[in-house]
Amino acid sequence: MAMSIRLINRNTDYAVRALCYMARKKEGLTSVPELVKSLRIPRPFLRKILQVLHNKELLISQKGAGGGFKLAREPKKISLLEVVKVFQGPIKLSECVLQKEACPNKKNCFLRRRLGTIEQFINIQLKPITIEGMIHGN
Amino acid sequence: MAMSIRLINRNTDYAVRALCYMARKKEGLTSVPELVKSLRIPRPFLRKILQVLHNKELLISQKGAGGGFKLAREPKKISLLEVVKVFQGPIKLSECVLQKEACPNKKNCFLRRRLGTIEQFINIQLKPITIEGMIHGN
DNA sequence: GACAAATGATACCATTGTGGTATCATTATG
DNA sequence: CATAATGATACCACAATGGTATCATTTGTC
Repeated sequence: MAMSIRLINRNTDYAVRALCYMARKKEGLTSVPELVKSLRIPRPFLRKILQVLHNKELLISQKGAGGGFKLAREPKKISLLEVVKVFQGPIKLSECVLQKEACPNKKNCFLRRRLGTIEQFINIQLKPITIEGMIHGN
Repeated sequence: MAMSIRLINRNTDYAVRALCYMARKKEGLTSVPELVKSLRIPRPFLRKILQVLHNKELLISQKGAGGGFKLAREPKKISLLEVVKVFQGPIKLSECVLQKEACPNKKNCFLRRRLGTIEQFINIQLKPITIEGMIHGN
């Protein structure tokens, strides 16, 4: 019945893998067919993901024969948090469930403060995780 | 486009409010009509929520005219975490996105460890929050 | 220049989770 | 027995997620 809460979805996961692949490669372009073969991600889905990464300026693309993608920045300058944000929006736990509607306790909501603390912690934990870090496992 | 991550959904939110209402009342049964008037939650939806709380043994119910619900335990022994679990399942961030499918890094996945830490933190933060605490704002 | 190989853009689709409604059965009180 | 309540359950609408398909555009190579 009830799903468990997830911080990383498929989009993000696939995106990170693709980014890691390119980071490991270090030089040159990586095409979709190459990624599909290595990462076993459904081709059209991967394409869409890479396009998003391109639009968000995490990847540089080259069209045409022999084209492909490469990282727009050094791997150590691409954070997991950034990728999460691209595909899942910012991590905002403390937003009241009732967004527009009036919350009884308004500002000094106890729970809200706790959620704020958690939110902060998550950001602190995720911030230092970069693509560089991930391919070296630290 | 991308939604932001939420730790508390409407079910949980409504449930907590209903529980708080009953906790404040201290004695006697609370009927759905009464709750509807006070909490402005859609009636049939609230009923469903209360039934779930009853099935999960957080509420005691009495059928028939003059019936209603009351807390099955003292407010200080009902934790927010428990309510969250009822409606949203356990907080398991570290479950790999690819559940059955093979994860490249398997056990010693760096990200997984971080998520585990976050998961632990969330649980620690939420655990001491009880209905009792919420109605007194601490 | 033609063709092939690649990305760009976009529209679509299926499944699932969330939020919500409706209905009928059952039980208890007066 | 009527009424007021919960129990159970089935249903529905919308949105997010995961995934597919198609056509346009660009670029390298022969």
